[in-house]
Amino acid sequence: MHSDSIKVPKFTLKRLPLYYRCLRACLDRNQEYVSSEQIGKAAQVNAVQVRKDLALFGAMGTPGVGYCVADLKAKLEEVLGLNNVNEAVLIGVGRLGRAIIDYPGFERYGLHIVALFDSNPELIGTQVSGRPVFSTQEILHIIRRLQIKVAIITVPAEYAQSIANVLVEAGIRAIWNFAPAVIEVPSHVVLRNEDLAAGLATLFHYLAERNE
Amino acid sequence: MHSDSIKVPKFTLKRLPLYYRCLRACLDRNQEYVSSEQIGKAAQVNAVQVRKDLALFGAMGTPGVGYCVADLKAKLEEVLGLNNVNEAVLIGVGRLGRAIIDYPGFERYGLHIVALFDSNPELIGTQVSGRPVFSTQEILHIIRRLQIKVAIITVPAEYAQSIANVLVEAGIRAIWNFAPAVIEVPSHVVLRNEDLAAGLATLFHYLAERNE
DNA sequence: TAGATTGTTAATCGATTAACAATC
DNA sequence: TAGATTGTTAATCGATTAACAATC
Repeated sequence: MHSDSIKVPKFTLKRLPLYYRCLRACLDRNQEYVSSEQIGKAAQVNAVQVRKDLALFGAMGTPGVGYCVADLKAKLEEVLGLNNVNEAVLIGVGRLGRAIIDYPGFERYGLHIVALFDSNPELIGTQVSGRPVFSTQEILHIIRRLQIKVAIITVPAEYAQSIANVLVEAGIRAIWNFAPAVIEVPSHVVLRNEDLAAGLATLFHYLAERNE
Repeated sequence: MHSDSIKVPKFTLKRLPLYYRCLRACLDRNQEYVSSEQIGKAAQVNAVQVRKDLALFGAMGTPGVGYCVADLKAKLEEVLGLNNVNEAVLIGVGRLGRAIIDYPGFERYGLHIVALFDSNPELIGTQVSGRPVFSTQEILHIIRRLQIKVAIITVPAEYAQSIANVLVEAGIRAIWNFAPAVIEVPSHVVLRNEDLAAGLATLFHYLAERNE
């Protein structure tokens, strides 16, 4: 049931969420049509690039007018798979974990976090933002029973790899690692190592450039 | 005093932090030498790519042996400017803000968050993780006095743009926006719109691909 | 019609990969 | 010496930009 007959290039895929955000903002303003120029400005991308990206899955723009916001938004939701629900678990209910649980946008992207895990006895058995917290001892058992395929790691760096190992054993197919540590998994598991600090390098670089 | 005689390509710059992370891990294991193969595996990048990236700023590898971990780490710190201290403020002391204040790695990257701002009267005047919280009313005044150039936005989406406007007025030169909203700033200000949910699109895409 | 903006082709640019000699 | 791994050149690949006719 995947609408993946369309092969979306890697870089286009990274830009689409930015376009989507812009469309949501347009809708909030009751704007009916939007130009590639405007989308590009919001996404910090060239307008031609925007049109080309959109053309990949049957662009529906009107010359002289632009794109119908509602139509384009619906189309993007389809391509990005925002209508598919993916259940996920999150391991590590610290500050970062809590921030992610409540980050507005994850739910919107179809990511339902259904269970949390932590090693802190004070948290186990409680609810955080409406989700039950289980012991990390139970990861294997619970994930297998619930047949969850996506996991988010927000534990301290030193535990990230061993948690990942357990997750893989439990049958997890995709891991999103926010812990500030490099982890490795077997090739059949999709891994995304998110490094929040990495963006800093880019930011500082451009800042230094502007000051020259 | 910028060592920017070396022009680092955009994509290389994005990979360097990942290499750096790997080097730190090697050092923790007391590993003396590391191969481009190993770095590449950790960073999910081709080994040739790694060597080419490193060669850009005078590679120091030894054929048949690899790179000296300590030397390479020091070199990367120089290129990434991790030794320069950048003072910053953070606006929005919610879950996300707190997570970022304490995220291990920001300090390591030379980002010192020196002041916080929030509109919640209960927080104003208190300290969070050792930083004073000021009223958002005082942004203009305080940033100008402290001559801060970098700001991190972690307020709810609907306030992001108006906060950004004030920051620009206060003389901020670089904005790192974690609020789930697109914001726009004058061209003399460096802007990075971070979309935590954007990574999800990539993750789901690969996941769907594997399942075909 | 005139102005705006799209869709697309061709040209450019830069990133990635392949191949291999050089070196420890 | 044999094996491992680097550094670099050349070839490929894909992304970005420029140009412009087509369309509303």
